[in-house]
Amino acid sequence: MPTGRPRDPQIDAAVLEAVLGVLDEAGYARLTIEEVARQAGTTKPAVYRRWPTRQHLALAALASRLGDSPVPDTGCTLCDLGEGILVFVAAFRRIRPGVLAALFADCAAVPELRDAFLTTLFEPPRTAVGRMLDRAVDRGDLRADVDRALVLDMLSSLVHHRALFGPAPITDDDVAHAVEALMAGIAVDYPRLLAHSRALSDPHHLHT
Amino acid sequence: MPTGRPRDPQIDAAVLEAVLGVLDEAGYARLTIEEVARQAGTTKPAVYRRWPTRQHLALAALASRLGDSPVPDTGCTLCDLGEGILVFVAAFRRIRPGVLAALFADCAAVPELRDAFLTTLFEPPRTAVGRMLDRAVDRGDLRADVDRALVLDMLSSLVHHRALFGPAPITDDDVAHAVEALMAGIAVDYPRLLAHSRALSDPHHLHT
Amino acid sequence: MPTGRPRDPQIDAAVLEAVLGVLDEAGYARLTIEEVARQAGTTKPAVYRRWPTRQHLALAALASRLGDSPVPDTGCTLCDLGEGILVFVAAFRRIRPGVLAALFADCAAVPELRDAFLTTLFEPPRTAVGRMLDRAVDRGDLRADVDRALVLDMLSSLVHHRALFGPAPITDDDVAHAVEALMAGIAVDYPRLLAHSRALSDPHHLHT
Amino acid sequence: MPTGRPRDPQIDAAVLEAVLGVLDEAGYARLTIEEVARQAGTTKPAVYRRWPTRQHLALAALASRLGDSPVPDTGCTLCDLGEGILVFVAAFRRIRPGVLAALFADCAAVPELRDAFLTTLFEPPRTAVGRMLDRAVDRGDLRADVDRALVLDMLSSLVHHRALFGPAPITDDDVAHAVEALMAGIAVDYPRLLAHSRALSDPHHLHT
DNA sequence: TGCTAAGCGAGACGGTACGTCCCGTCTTAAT
DNA sequence: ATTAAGACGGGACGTACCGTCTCGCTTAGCA
Repeated sequence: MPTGRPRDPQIDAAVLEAVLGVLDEAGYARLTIEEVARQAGTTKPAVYRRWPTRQHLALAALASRLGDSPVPDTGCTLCDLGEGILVFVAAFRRIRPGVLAALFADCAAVPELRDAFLTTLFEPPRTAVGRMLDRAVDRGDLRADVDRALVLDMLSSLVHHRALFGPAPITDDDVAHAVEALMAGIAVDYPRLLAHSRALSDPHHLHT
Repeated sequence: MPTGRPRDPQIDAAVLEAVLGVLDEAGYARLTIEEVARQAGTTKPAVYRRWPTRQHLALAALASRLGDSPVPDTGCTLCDLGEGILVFVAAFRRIRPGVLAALFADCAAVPELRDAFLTTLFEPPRTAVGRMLDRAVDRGDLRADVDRALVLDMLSSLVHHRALFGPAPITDDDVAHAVEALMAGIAVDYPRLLAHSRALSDPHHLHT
Repeated sequence: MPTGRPRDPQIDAAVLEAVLGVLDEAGYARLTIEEVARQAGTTKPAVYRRWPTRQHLALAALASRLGDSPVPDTGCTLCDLGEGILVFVAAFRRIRPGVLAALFADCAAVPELRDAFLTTLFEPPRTAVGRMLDRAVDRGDLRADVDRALVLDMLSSLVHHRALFGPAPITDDDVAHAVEALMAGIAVDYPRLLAHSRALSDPHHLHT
Repeated sequence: MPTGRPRDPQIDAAVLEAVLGVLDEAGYARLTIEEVARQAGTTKPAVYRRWPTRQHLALAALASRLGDSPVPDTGCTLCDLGEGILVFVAAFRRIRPGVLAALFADCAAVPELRDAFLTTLFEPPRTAVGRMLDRAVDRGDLRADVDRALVLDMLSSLVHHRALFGPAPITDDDVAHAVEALMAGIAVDYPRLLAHSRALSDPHHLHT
């Protein structure tokens, strides 16, 4: 049972907010405990008591921003995949370019941090899209022998790659094209899927 | 016409070697000019004369490691793509995980560095694979209306993603699967390509 | 009321010791903050926090070596002068030749440092011998009209000169001879002083 | 027989002049080969070809300034000593305070430089005054058993000490007082000397 | 109510690495 | 062979900021 003076919860919130402010305005390289403490109106030891390193701090702050992604389930495999991917594309767009790469690089060497990074920031949308693929297999839209993990990687890596290294984040059209090209290779009956998608969403933007 | 004492080329080599040593053993975060100079048996000013920042230094060192990739051209589209990608997969495998991400994050904000990074480290294999796609279109293996840039992104991002964030670098089998799934969606006559590939390489490892 | 982490007194001592080590073994020209920090097992900022310049550092270290000189007071003017001078001669002998000259040269241009040098290193023995001269006047051993400051300069400059520029530091005999020659010119009754001195100290070494 | 392009003697002169300029205006600590070369309108290698070190350079420059001191010989021991000392006092007054001390400190560790320093800068006036003392002994003005080297040291050290460490260089009156106090202790018949001196120089300034 | 233990703001600490200055040397092309 | 010119290899500089520690005070829960 903890004795002594309890921690001031306002400091927790103020620090996380300050971290997001620094990351958005200056990037991960400028994320110093000293600056965070200053912007949060507190002191370095108060921060260090809560998060042992800059990495933990950044992870906690970014996790608090990227909330749960709603998973669309309309019955249209192509539509769901496209929309589902765009949901987490939108989430990543809210993080300043370079921040994720720098943070990951800083975490890569420490298994605990590496796992925390992946679990916190990369896993949720990946799981969501994975569930869509499962449903597509169940519906008979997708060949059952496809390596779902690989397909997930191909889709998410495209998003991440363009977010991290591209001249610009991926566009909605690019997502649609990519989904279509990939699905054409692994769907049971791609023309039917496409027709279904068009019937549902025309004159929506999500088609070739 | 350059006058004055010429630069000692041994120092150039020793510094680049020291940089690779530090990157391999300790990662980009531990790459300090002071440590590099110490390991190279020289001093900081000698390093600063050659490369103005840590970023330039790391770029030069990594570029010296990733030599030119030979582009296979056997006439078999599937084989060439698979082998060509594996060539630069192998190159990236020689770089400690996290190093590229950290370096890119450090370069992202400065256009000159960002361009240097992409040109030096990402462009060459991308160009090589792009040429393969062009040849495939010329041969009539690939539909002419595909967005080659997007296909390139899908392939290279998969490699990079697994190199950067994956629990392990991508395997040869995964590359083969990915190429096949993707080509199935965008080839003019995929079964013919597959048959050709098998005829050539059976009992090679590069097939489903 | 001082707040913050208190300074580690062991570092103070280690640094001063390291300074004396460098001065003794290599001289003032080799006294660099970096080397001192290295030998003291600490770092440059820790040194700079304590002493702002190399000059302050050297002054502090030398002052810590030259402790207070006890002032003899036996009633014998000749003996006291001779012994009193030898006390600080001995002190200067503990400093490597050239160190004082170089340090002073470095301090000469800055009044604060110049005063600190003189006050710390030259003043104490000078004051002590000055008190002896006062007592000698009080006792009627010395003519009251002599310029005490000039006499002090003649004695101390002899010591310093030989310490700084001589082929060897001044000897005890030289001190005795110099005191006798000078006192012969300014004493009220020199033969009496000499007789008194011999009566006291025979067969001591302090006589012609 | 020297072949090749002959050395430009104007560079020798320009360099020495530049050295004196730097020493007078900035002191020994600021005497760098680079600055000397710049002020002399030449380059560093041209300086290094002529004088191997900064010490040699400073010695040569100062020696070129301190010309031969004329030795007065009027027959009046007190007058000659006083005037003779003032001659080299005047010479030292032309050198910025601290320069000699710093230079000596820099030379002290190398026997060759140390000897060059003493021979070039300190010996000439000392020899001159030494000759005066010899004449005084010959004339019967001075006791033959005095240690001439010690007397020389007492006089010259007084001058040097005040030049180096005093709040002001020694005054003419101080020199007179010091000579008189010292001679009173070692002359054969001091009152006679004093009378002779006054007879010659009254109402000159050189007496008590 | 008084004691104890932990959190708090404040700020100096020990230390790493920085980027720069200027040293004395070396190389080149021309004289 | 010496010259002017200028870049080189290198030692040391003084600084910025890191993450840690110590302080004196404040704030609860336990006795």
